[in-house]
Amino acid sequence: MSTSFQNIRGTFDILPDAYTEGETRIASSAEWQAVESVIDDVMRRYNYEEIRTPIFEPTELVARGVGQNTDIVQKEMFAFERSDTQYVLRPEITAPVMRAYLQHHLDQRGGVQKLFYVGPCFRAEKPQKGRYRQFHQFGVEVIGADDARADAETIASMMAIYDAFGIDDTRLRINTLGMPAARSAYVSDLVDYLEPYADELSDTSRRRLETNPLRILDTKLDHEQDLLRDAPILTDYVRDEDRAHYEEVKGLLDELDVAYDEDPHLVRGLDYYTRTAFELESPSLGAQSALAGGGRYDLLAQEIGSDEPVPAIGYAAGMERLFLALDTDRLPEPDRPDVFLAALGDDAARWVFRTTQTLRREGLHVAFDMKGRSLKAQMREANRQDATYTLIIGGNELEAEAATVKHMESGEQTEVPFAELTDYLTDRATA
RNA sequence: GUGGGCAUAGCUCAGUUGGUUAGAGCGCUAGGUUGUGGUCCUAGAGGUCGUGGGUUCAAAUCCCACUGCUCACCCCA
Repeated sequence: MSTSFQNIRGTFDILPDAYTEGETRIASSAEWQAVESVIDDVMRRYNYEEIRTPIFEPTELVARGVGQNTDIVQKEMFAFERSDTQYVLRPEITAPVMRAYLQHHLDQRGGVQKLFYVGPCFRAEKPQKGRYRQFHQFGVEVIGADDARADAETIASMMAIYDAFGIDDTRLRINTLGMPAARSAYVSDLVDYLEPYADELSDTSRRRLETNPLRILDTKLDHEQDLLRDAPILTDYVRDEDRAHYEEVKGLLDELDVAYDEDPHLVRGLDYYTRTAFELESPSLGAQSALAGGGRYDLLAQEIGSDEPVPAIGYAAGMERLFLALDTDRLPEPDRPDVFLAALGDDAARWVFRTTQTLRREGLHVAFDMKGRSLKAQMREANRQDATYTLIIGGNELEAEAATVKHMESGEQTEVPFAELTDYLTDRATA
């Protein structure tokens, strides 16, 4: 069996069993479910409610939300046109959530809206380890609060997810980016500072001097880090009130026992971020070391058409990167059949087929063979599926109206009258 | 977009200086048990050796091109 088709570059299939793709293990569908259910549980404890938005949006929303001059908008959008309207597969979920918040007047529900999401995003980057063209993000958006407690709780909830998976070799970095005015004043001073050293900068850093000076702060080259030691510091340009807010956030994180490193060089890639910014990284991920990142985006609502400011903070995290950092042995075992029904002969096969339905209506996980195979093959199948019990039904059992019930692990067999079968199995299966 | 690496069975991989019918382990199917799985034994199915071209009496093996995958740069989750 084969086909000339294959999944599109940078995407992957999630199969019943895990498999490897390059250096990456693609988790099984059961593992994805298990991970999502842990995420759900943490979100519930932190009192977030789920929101689901479409996977495509008007290009304009993304361009305005994420920022016209970001890499995402300039070269990574999966865009298409239909009936003179421009669409994109969403590259992130914050702008869509804010769009939904404004569109449906969620502020009218009262209080602060604490939302979370899990779903696919699309970016036309060249794939590599931990980076896909269709990838999955989960995240939260807290909309309608500028209180520092919103910042601290958001960060704490993010850490709680990784705690729940026992991922502790991480580093949380935080910073404040201030408002755009502070940032642009800072950027121009930073460029002024660095330009005399242009000759000492790497090619990419010299290019960034034009395109994205803030990113130079992120450099991994030691001699560039040395250069930056005496560079102006963003925090010095930030308004007093923003700095005070930042101080408050740090104090609250301390109160919640959330450990962090202050990093005045931390910047974020999307335009909508203001004030608090943070990023969680893990050394176990390879080149794509960011597990999650987020921050405040108090200007986004107005950017996409709100007539009044809406303070908000959130983060986005990569599911694929979570899996890279994860020890899958810690995930719960997948569900297996309570009972496998094996049949000998046509009459028995008919009885088995009918009985699957009765047992399933009682809530049992029931498997059987539909290829008319030998009893031996059916037993093998029951074993492979790791069924707890196997029923053996042949002429003898039909005549006696009692099933042979085999407990697979112990190998013990007993006769159970058809009339008592449901009780017998439900008692033991749910135990 | 720019570089490096890789491409042989469903999976993981052998395959000698180019040489006859391309192999192993695992997995799959079946038999060893006229009605019994896991261990064991036996057998079987499954490959146009990524594609196209070239060199040669002869190519999985050498050369070229292409495609795909992968890792890294860039960027980000």
